[in-house]
Amino acid sequence: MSADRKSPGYSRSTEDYLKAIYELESEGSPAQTSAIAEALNVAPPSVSGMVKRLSESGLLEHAPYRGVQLTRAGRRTALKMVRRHRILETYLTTKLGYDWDSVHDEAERMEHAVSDGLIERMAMALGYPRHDPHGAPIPTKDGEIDVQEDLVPLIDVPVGSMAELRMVSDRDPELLRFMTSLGLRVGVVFEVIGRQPFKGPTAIRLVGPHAKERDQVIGHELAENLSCVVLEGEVG
Amino acid sequence: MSADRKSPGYSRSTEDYLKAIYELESEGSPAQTSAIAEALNVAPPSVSGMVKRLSESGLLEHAPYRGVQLTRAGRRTALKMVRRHRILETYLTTKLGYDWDSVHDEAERMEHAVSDGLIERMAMALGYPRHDPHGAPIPTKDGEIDVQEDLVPLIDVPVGSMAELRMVSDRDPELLRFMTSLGLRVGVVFEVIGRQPFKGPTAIRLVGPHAKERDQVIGHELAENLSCVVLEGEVG
DNA sequence: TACTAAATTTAGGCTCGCTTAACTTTTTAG
DNA sequence: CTAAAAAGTTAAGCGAGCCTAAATTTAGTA
Repeated sequence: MSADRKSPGYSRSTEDYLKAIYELESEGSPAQTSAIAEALNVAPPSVSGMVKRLSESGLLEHAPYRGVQLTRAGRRTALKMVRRHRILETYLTTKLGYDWDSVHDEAERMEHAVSDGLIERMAMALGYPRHDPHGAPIPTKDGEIDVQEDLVPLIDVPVGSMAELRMVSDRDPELLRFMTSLGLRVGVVFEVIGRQPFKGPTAIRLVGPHAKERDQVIGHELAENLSCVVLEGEVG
Repeated sequence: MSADRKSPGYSRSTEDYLKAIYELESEGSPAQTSAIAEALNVAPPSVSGMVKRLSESGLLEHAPYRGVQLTRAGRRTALKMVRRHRILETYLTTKLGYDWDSVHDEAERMEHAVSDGLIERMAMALGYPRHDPHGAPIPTKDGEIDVQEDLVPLIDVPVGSMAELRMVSDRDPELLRFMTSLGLRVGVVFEVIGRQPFKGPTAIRLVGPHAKERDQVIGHELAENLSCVVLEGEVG
């Protein structure tokens, strides 16, 4: 039955590099050495070395001094890691009572250890979810992922618009806890009622019986991190 | 809350060595280099090298040419790994539909990746089980483990006795699948109705509506691996 | 266009954990 | 009791992945 050899068997580091490069690429532009180094918390020369090995393995293309791009094979593995990460996060919150601010680190370690079969069993137990607890889309088993069109950061949602919070990075637990304390979670609908210039705060009014406070003031940095869809009102 | 740094942070190899040494020690006698090497599938000199590092870290005592013994600290970590392994196996079978023959490898990889907190959540979700799916006792969080007194291999259960199957190693999936096909699982009660000499088979009669066949013939090697309690009859 | 600052790569070196080959100690058999 | 076999250790070395320091390329600006 489950001939489930953890497949090609890339190293933990390889998997981390591919996932990080994928995530940098999806923010547009080829991934730069320094950006990869920062994402993985290693020194830039470590990246140069690893990039050489990865491109020799056919997982990415390296234009020296110019950055790297995943090959088809590299992207496939990267998306597998993204799928694992997001399924794991969803499983931990849904089935084991984790809060959304504490799943990232756990998933980050587990994603390298579990088999494809376990991920599929978890996905099945969850009813094949499309999004993780932070609203990020979960790639399918064959590496297809929803492109999240028309998602804009809250800082770019025009004053006067209605919007829905759709996604937030899973990387900063403090930010996520703070969001919880404001009653901000994925799916929340609100109106943008004001914004101060010079990186000032955005004021929003939550719709429905969501939080203790219907009106909230969102600082610039937080607002940058909240991906929303504009529901109505003049779109910026 | 969960200040859950995966604690002292030993390497995957260190954890494997400690667990393997613990398991060898619990079969009596100090663990020998060659036995460790075989358990971990490495060459003997690799063990000598690692043993030096581990004893320098205070995790074990090394009497050169004589074998090693875990220190208190080494045993604590080993028992933590055993707990992780067995909780994971129990979780995978109980909550995710794994068969008892396919959990070992998965748990073997995951035990190095999960946090203490996740293990405790799983244990809680399972109602703090005392035994894993193969009947092996699960150490508590503080490293206490039931000593399984009066467990004898089926080969030593006298003909004419009633006995209960209590434990089987999780290491051989084929053996476990074969047991399933015979209707043999932990908790099954049977009478030993015959045994041939010269490593011949043991015949047993299952009690209750357990298997298709009430009478089974168990080969020598399988019978060596089945740990039982004798319920009545002359004890060997 | 030339020069400096920033980004990147190369050079050299480290640790961990593994290997094989050679040597030493212990055990066992005659 | 000794010699051969078995078990264990030491020696030498490899690859992965990391580091710092030095050299190189690119980019930006005077």
